Amino acid sequence: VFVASTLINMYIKCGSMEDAWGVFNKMPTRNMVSWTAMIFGLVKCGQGQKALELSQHMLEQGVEPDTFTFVAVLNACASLGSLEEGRRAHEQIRSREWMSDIYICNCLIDMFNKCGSIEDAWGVFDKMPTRNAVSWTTMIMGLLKCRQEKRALELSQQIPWTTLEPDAGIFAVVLKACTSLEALEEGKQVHERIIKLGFESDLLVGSSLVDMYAKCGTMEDAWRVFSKIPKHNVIPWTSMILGLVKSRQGKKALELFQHMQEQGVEPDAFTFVGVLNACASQTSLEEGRHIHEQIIKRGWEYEVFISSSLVDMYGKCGSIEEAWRVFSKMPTQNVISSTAMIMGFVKCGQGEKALELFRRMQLEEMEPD
RNA sequence: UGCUAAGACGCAGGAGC
Repeated sequence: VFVASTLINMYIKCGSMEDAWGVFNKMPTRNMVSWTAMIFGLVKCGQGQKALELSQHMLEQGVEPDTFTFVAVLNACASLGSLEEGRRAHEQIRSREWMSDIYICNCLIDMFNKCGSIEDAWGVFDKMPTRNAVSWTTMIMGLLKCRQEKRALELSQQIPWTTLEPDAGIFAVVLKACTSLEALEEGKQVHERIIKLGFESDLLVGSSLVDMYAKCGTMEDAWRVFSKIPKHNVIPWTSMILGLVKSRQGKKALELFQHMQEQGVEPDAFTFVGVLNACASQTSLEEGRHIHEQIIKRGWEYEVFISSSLVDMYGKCGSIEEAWRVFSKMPTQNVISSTAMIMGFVKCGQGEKALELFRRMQLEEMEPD
């Protein structure tokens, strides 16, 4: 049983659910670990419903679940966004008196967040006898996701730093809370703590700091942290590029993009959106076309965010024909791309076409905002 | 009483006005 359970786990980690099933089905006896491993596997490959069914099946077979099993079940509920299933699992957990388990509580908070019930999440968080870094991170993240930024920042300020073992994740989310309100002062205090605890050059924490400073418009601070991150990936580069655009330094943003590529860092879709913003802000049509070519080369022309940015860029650079060429070929147009297109028409004095597109938008039941 | 097999939670960058 131990060997088979390990095999199941290995197949799941390698992404082969079929092989895992093969082993599971051939097992003469299965224990809680083998069932739990399978439930996790189903959740990981997006089969939340099947995962719940399997856990039901497990109970029917008289196999007693443990806390690991319920972590898997809660993950399944979260992936389905099913508050009803989640509450049912919560009930079972209470009746088994597992509410003192920190993993269980953390998963409950995360599940309730993902099922859209921040108050259920709060109910769990508030009653926890002890909380760790994950508990705080998960709760603050939940508040941020449902746009309660102020509450998130207030909660961040209640973190018991002296008794908590911090990790990169908690710093990342606290900085995100500061960023969401452009609370630079609070952010700088967190930064001091980060330096004191030696997390500044951590990729995750450093990137969060760069992004915070970039969004708050203090590019000197962003630079300072950026240069201290030893192994940059594309994320902090993108934050820097967007920060420069936001601070009206589009030219520098384009230079930085150039520099990034010279360093052998591959841009991704996020980066291109930033770079297109830079071109738009500079109205540099030539540069924009050049970027467009690079996007085509990668086959990303019709990713929603990219197409909208292309439409916006061409519109702002006054090349309405090229804007239209991209817009008309978009697989799915939305309010944002349509608005960008309308603005383009307006900018070049084609008000009639703008109105025509507006009418067509409504015919296609696109809700204007 | 202790040790001994297998499965566990959260976290960084993006489009129009």
